[in-house]
Amino acid sequence: MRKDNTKPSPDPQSLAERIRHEMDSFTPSEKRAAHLLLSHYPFAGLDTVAEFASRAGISAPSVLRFVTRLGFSGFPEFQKHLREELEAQLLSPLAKASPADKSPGAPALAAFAEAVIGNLNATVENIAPAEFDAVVALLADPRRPLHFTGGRFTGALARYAESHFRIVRSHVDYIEGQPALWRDRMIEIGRKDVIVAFDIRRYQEDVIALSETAAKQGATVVLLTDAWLSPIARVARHVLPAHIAAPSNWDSSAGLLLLTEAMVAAVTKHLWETAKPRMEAIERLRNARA
Amino acid sequence: MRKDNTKPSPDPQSLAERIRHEMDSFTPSEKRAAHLLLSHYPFAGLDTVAEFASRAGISAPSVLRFVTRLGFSGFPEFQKHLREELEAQLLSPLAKASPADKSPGAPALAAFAEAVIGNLNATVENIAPAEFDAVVALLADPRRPLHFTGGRFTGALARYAESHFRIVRSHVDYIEGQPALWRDRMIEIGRKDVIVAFDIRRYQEDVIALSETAAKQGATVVLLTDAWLSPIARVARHVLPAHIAAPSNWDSSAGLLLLTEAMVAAVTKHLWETAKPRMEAIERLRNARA
DNA sequence: CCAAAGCTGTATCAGAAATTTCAGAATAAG
DNA sequence: CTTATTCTGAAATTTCTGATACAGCTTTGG
Repeated sequence: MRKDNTKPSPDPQSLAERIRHEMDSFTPSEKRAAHLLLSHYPFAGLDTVAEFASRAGISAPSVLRFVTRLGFSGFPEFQKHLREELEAQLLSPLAKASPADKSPGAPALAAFAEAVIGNLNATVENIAPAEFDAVVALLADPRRPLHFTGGRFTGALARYAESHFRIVRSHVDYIEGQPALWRDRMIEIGRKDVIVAFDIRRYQEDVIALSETAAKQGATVVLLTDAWLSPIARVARHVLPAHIAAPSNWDSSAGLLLLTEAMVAAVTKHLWETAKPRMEAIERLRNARA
Repeated sequence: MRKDNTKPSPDPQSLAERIRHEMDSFTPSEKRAAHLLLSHYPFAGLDTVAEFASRAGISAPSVLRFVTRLGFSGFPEFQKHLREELEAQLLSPLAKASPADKSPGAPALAAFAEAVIGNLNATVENIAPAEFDAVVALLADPRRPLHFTGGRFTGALARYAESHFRIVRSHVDYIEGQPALWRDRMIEIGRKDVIVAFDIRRYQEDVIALSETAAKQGATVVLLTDAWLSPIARVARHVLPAHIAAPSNWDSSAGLLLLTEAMVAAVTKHLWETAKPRMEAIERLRNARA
């Protein structure tokens, strides 16, 4: 009772679902292949044909017939599909759905905190001390103007950094990510300037463009990013990666904030001789205004 | 608390982290390979050598040299490692709750992180679960417009919150702290509106004024503040205090960020039915632009 | 500015992997 | 019980991938 594979099947759904759906129409050995694949989906399919066949307890040709039956032209194409499906699911925040699981309220907060703390530990452990020190020394050099920038979400962190550094030293500003807003300012950027860019995954084109342009002008680029590294890393002189995984559809920026605050603290200490009178003066100005 | 800094850490960590550590010692083409791999980790490594080389803009032999340099006997072994790592990571998303044993060389950063982590724990312990839940329910009510605001430094956090909530639901905005900028908008604020104010010590006059005015108009005020409580607490319906002490001249906002992110996560989950299509639509718009 | 060392790509090869062939085994029908 | 049909796996075949040798190029050090 072989069915002709009339279904062109535009196939927005997962391959796994389709296999489950068509399970009835499979031959015995095809079923063994299907069960193996579904039981370790999709990793079982990423091995070689021989390995897959052996683990399923069938022969290689049966595996080939199986993937052909699913509509693929060959095993490599089948594997490619699995990889792409996996990548899409892993990268898209939408796919991290995780519907109904956790109990509400405080446990959620506590679980979230636990994950964030894990991130902070991992972040600290993976920062090269020399790299951190070098960045601090760079940011503490009063002759080098500092420019902070960031993306959709990380822009807020860049602002946070800027608002602190602004108190401690001079020549500090924030650059909006949109190219129209910074294009003409680039003429001012040169060897002595330092760009501090915040960029995490879903890396943002305009921030990348800004950093690359600045680097081309000779500026020193410092990058705060996630553990997978923004493309900006290619042009960055210093890279500080943070762990950002969280039990949520969103990533956590706590690691980036930690690094930012630690930098602020270290630079403040470093520049204390000049920072102290400066901070006092700012204080006086604020009070005078009120 | 035993620390063992003698070992260069055989291989408990992710390959990605090791690559990042050794990045400096790579040759130019090895760096291109490394960057490609890290930017699409680990999927870029699951293709064939030729594909990988082409995407990295280098030759196949360079890729081979790269994986050899990482300590693998060949490309297949390298791929096998990636698959196993991926599978392990996918099966236990939060398996990385590693206990803290601090890195040897960065005492400043490590000490800072320790203090921040202490703050986070203290923050979580001192939040009344019911209060957190109530805030989440409030922020997840689509009929209630949300307005975020904050002070000199906390303004960045308010922006961070706003940029996330804006994705998840509608009627979300950010209000600048300066009275001149919000005075006339207050006419619009009424019983149904929710003000989420960020304010920590050196409590800022204009944020206080804004919150009091809004409260007088009948708006519901949610306050994120430090453990000593901003004066806004007097008019706030809900107060979420965070610990902010840090070994620095500055306070740490990590606790506030934690609360913010936890709120975003909880509200996203709460509104998932409507948030999902909304996020997908936003995604489409963003892609369309490019 | 020159020489040595190191890096990188082209061309090539060996080997492994996927695929096809075909004969035998299992199954179902008559 | 026989026969037709389908299914399956061993072995042969083909394709393609990963690996290597070598020569040109770039960078580094004197």
